Amino acid sequence: MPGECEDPDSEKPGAKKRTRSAFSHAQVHELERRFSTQRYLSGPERADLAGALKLTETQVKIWFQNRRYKTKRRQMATEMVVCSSPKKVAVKVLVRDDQKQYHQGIGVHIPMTVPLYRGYQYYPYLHYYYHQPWNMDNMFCGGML
Amino acid sequence: MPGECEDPDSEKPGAKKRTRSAFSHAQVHELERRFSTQRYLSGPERADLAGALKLTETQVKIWFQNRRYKTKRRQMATEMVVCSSPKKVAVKVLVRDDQKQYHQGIGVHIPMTVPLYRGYQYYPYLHYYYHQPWNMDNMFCGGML
DNA sequence: TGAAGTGCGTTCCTCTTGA
DNA sequence: TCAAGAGGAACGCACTTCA
Repeated sequence: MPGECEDPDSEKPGAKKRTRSAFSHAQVHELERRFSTQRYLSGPERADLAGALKLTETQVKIWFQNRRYKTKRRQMATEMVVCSSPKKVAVKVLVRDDQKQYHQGIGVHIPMTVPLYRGYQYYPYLHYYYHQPWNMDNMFCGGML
Repeated sequence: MPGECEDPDSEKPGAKKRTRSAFSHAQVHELERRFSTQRYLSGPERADLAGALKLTETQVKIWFQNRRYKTKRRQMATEMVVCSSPKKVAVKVLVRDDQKQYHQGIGVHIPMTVPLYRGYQYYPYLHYYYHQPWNMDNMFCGGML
């Protein structure tokens, strides 16, 4: 599927000018599909997706970052509208309705749309560290012999 | 239980000299107990623990950081010994045995002792973000009215 | 001895830019 | 329009320091 979508410049040492590099329809489609399920990717997940889409991990990371921000901004806008119209309505009710709406609209465990209503919005996500343990380059304990 | 363990200097503006501030036995005990269960704390967990022990969140964070490092260093030492004695034994076997040994010694799901044998050692942990959504200080949608 | 300091790497969020 | 740049915060690991 993502066969003919090549972007020549993607962090290779040969690239200089920093072109815009719009992603192909197929790439964006897959990214969107994934985003609808997960708002954050772990290291390995990101690597897999990047490999599958022929994008660099950084590109995937940034795409998700921008996507999150876009969603948030868009939501902020609607919030503004919602909040400005029914003045004087109890805030608590508003919040409840909204949250329910979103929750059933998206998924179950993932708080797709963060509350945004004050109160901490925490995004639990998995992090993966790729640190080499020490400068084990010579210490090893495996690999040779 | 952690009643009489007070440390006067813990990031309060009054503290100047930066004293050593050794933690009380009770505090260390609780920290150890927690560490035996979790190697990483999320934001809220850290806050709770810090509050319970009358330590700052930074102190708890650093304690866990140092504790992880200590464990790792200690393990490195034993690894060295283990690896140096049965020379010529297949590496794969060594690794397997070692991991099993540690796993049953500590817990189940948490890879208490990281492989350390090349190959990524990844620490999945929960992160929590406390960012205020925008400068919502005035935008709100709740709290007043 | 061990809490804290230092330095570097990486992700995240937020806002801006320019192709 | 949107990928990428840039600034700043927060953590993690790897050492080191010194009370």
